[in-house]
Amino acid sequence: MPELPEVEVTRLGLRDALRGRRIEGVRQGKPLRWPLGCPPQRLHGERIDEVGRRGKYLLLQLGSGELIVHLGMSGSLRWLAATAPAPEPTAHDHFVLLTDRGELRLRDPRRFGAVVWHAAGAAPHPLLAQLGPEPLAAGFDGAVLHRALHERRAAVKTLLLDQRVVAGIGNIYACEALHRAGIDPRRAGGEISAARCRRLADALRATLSEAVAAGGSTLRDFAAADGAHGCFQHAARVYDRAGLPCPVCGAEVRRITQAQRSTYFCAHCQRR
DNA sequence: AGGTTGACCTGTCAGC
DNA sequence: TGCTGACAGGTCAACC
Repeated sequence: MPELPEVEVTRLGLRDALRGRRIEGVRQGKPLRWPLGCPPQRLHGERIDEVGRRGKYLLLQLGSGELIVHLGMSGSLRWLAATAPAPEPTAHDHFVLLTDRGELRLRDPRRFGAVVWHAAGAAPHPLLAQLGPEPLAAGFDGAVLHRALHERRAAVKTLLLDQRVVAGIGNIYACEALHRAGIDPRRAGGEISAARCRRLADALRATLSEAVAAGGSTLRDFAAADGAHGCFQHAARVYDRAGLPCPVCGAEVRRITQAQRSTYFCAHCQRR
């Protein structure tokens, strides 16, 4: 599920609640994608200084390191303030951080998500070391994208999903940005001109920031830290709309498979 | 080296 | 009411 906008919405919803909290305990359910990487007691007494994000990873900055959180396909984080009695954890709450003023729960039915400890001062964590540029940060533009796609023969849609090319893009926003830029998702990355890379970079930024403003996309079960659902899925122009009219030209939206993922596009608007 | 495929795990929905 | 198969927002290791 969660791509950059959903993780950013989660970050914005958690930051005020988590900053300054003292970790008092950890509860782990079934194993997640990767092990925590340290004894749970290692986290006791650590203070949460800041809540950051890199690509699709949420970063809890602690005094002596950071917790790298990934929501996988089905994960969401929920903050439960100690002011109200906490409901019983559900069968899918596989990681809980207990703090002095409440608890943070990771709910993740498919368990493709993870919480990973990374000590300060160590080499960059392998999960983060290879990530490409942040599309919403200053400095990301058509030229950066053009260099990343240069001479690549794989389809541009597939390359956008490669986190080394651009960090944080997933299936929804890759489809949406390509539609907005008028680019055929099947075209080889290396065939996209500099001018079209500029359009694509602009389309990525616009799509992602609009999605953040809308609270992200809730297709099945995404919820922000307060339990609210996003509404960007209603703004999607092609994603999950196979057979429906393209909102721009009225042609039927098509669904194809690329690298074993569904791609939605309008063959009329996206011809180059 | 770059590109493609299978595997991981669970839930949901369509079709019979 | 089952049962089965397809599919789902992601990523990695193992292949050509």
